[in-house]
Amino acid sequence: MGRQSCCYKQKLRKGLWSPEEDEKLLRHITKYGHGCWSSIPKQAGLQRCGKSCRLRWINYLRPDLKRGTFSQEEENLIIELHAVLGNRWSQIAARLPGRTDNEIKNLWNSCLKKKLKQKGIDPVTHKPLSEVENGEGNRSNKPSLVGHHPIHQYTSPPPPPPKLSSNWFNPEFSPPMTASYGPLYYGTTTGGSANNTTWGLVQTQTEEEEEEEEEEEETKWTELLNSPLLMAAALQNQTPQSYYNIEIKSEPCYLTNSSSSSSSSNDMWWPQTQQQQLPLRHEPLQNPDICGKDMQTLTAAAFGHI
DNA sequence: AAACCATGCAACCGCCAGTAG
DNA sequence: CCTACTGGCGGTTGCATGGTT
Repeated sequence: MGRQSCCYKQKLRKGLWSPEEDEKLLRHITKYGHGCWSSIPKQAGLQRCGKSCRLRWINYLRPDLKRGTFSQEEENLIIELHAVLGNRWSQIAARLPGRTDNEIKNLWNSCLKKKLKQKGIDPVTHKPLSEVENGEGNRSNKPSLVGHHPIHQYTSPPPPPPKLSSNWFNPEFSPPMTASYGPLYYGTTTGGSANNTTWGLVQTQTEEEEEEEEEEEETKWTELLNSPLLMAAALQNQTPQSYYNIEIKSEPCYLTNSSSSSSSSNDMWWPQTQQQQLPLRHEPLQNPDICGKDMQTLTAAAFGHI
């Protein structure tokens, strides 16, 4: 017998949230912060479980959510990050200000996976499908270097292969298959640092060298991945844009200084961990859809003038 | 106009790790 | 050390919507 859900025990409401519930939750968190999620429903007068409240807040009510469609730049970044982090949606989301893990996960499952497959790239390994299909046995004892593996296995952020460098999703573009660029194991040239890492093919190394480098690179990667600023800098030099040659839509207000006046009021209630993880915050609700507009009004009322 | 299908998205489920008692 | 509780995460489901037949 499986466990009953937390909602089952207490005959709690499930399913879509009504505007009234949203408002209750929003007002409560605005006023008191979220503190202990499990006690929020009671305090806010909601027939929901704490988990449900938390999810609703994180995925929908948070005033700093970006909403709207993903830009090409964001999509490429997600692909890049997925190649490094695998299905660690929350970690990926932490590097896309204003986007939730759920949103990114949905995008990946419904859209990006398909796009990659159309381009002949395996969405799991980020390698050409032909290589994945044919080459299973070739690297027998080595697990895939991409996705679902500890970060320390990666010596650098994953670039698209050189031959894929233009217009990743350009309908006219079709990637060359394996032969032209060989194995797509992401790596560095020796002596590379986070900032001057050269995307290239992995070099053959001895185990000792690998271990040493792993340690070194792990530190770099940890730093890089934990710092959106560093990541941004690294990406600016090395990233999808430069590789994919993608037209970047300008988003002038996308990143703001956390000390900006508009965000200062939010800092009062924003969970500290989130503040630390996302120093680069965007203005809330840049591109709200219609549904988002309602919430924008609500959140603006709730947060704009505390 | 109705039925069917595909897609996107919101929310739930179940597991896990951390922690307080 | 054990147990219960909580928050967080990734996988999955189910509904709403829009497009097609």
